Amino acid sequence: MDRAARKARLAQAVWQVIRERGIGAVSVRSVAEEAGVAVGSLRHLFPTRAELLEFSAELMVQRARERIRDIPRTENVQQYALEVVKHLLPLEPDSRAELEVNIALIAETPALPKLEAIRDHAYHQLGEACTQLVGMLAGRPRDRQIEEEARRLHAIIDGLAIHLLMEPSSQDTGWAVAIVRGELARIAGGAA
Amino acid sequence: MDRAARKARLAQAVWQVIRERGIGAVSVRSVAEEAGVAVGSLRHLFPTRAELLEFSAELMVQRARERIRDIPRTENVQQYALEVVKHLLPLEPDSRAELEVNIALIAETPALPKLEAIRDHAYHQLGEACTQLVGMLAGRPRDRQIEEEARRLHAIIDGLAIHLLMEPSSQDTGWAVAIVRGELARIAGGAA
DNA sequence: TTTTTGCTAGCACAGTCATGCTACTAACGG
DNA sequence: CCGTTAGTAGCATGACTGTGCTAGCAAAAA
Repeated sequence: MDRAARKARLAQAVWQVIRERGIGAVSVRSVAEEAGVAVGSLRHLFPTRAELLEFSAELMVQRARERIRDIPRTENVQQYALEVVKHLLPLEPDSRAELEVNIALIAETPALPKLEAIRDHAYHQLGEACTQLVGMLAGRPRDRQIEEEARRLHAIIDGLAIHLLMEPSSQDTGWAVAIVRGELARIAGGAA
Repeated sequence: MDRAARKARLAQAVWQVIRERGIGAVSVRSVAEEAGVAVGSLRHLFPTRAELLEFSAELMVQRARERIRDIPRTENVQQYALEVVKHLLPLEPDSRAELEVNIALIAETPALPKLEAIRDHAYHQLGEACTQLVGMLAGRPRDRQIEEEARRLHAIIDGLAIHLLMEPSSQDTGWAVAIVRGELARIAGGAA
């Protein structure tokens, strides 16, 4: 049963519409057309518009989570951490699109309360990941200072992500990576 | 002529609708009702929906700019800088609403291209403000390192802003201010 | 074979949308 | 006094919306 695949295909059509015409243009009709199916077919998988958007949001989070999880661990902790953070920033067209969609969905939260839970979950997972990263870098178990450093790293990541999104995608992105690299080095050696 | 005041009143109705029901619920009808005027009256001030949203966005940016500009300069540079940053974070209901509206407007950019210019302008102004702040803190003219520090500060501010928005507004916000304070102190004394 | 099931397709309805348009009121300049 | 102007109000139109509903179609199950 490739039901899941068909649902994923429709979710991708949702993302496409959001990126091209904004969240306001997402309707069962526009998404069905983008995916090349009839409205009836779409509504067989997603009876309501809300379910369509919720699934799309969840799938996006899941994809990102898997992408991060599949990064191979290298012996050099700093390099591994840098690789993880690079996958959290919108450096590639894919991850860029992901963030655009993410922001659009956050903006629609007042109209779709279930999105709030999805976003909160993703947010806390990312926070947890930052804490573990900082713990690995500092080479000691979690304590109060590590948690503050993690919050700070988390903020830098999200801030840089937004700034990268503002710049045209063609622009140089080295400055952002440089900041991250410096931050990671500071965390790794900074406690001393 | 209180034409400007009436336009501002309508812009506030736009923000209200965005916060309560999401950007998707913003229509000439919903805004007019929220403001307690007839659709025809609204359309006398703003002939099209796009003009209404563009004005609302610009007014919001302008309000924020004025709020920052009116912060009194204290002799202690670090304290002044902290005060500025605190006004850039969604710590009060007003600034919180501002950020919510901001995100919603960014999300609608694909549908309203003019919003992109407004947002870019605000973004660069904030970047410039960060550079000046860092320059003041470091006590030396602008150079490459100062610009990198400024970018980092800018990222931390925007990242923290988002994180504060995620937490319920009632939550403790001291941790965010603590991070900012540490960052400012590091910049001021850190070059050594 | 007949029946059930998963899916596709689309019609119909009631509602909302932006916007063009006219009509009405009131203030102000001549 | 009249004409002009700004503002208020609302009607009409054509398009788009989500969703309930029926109907067809093909494969699997009975």
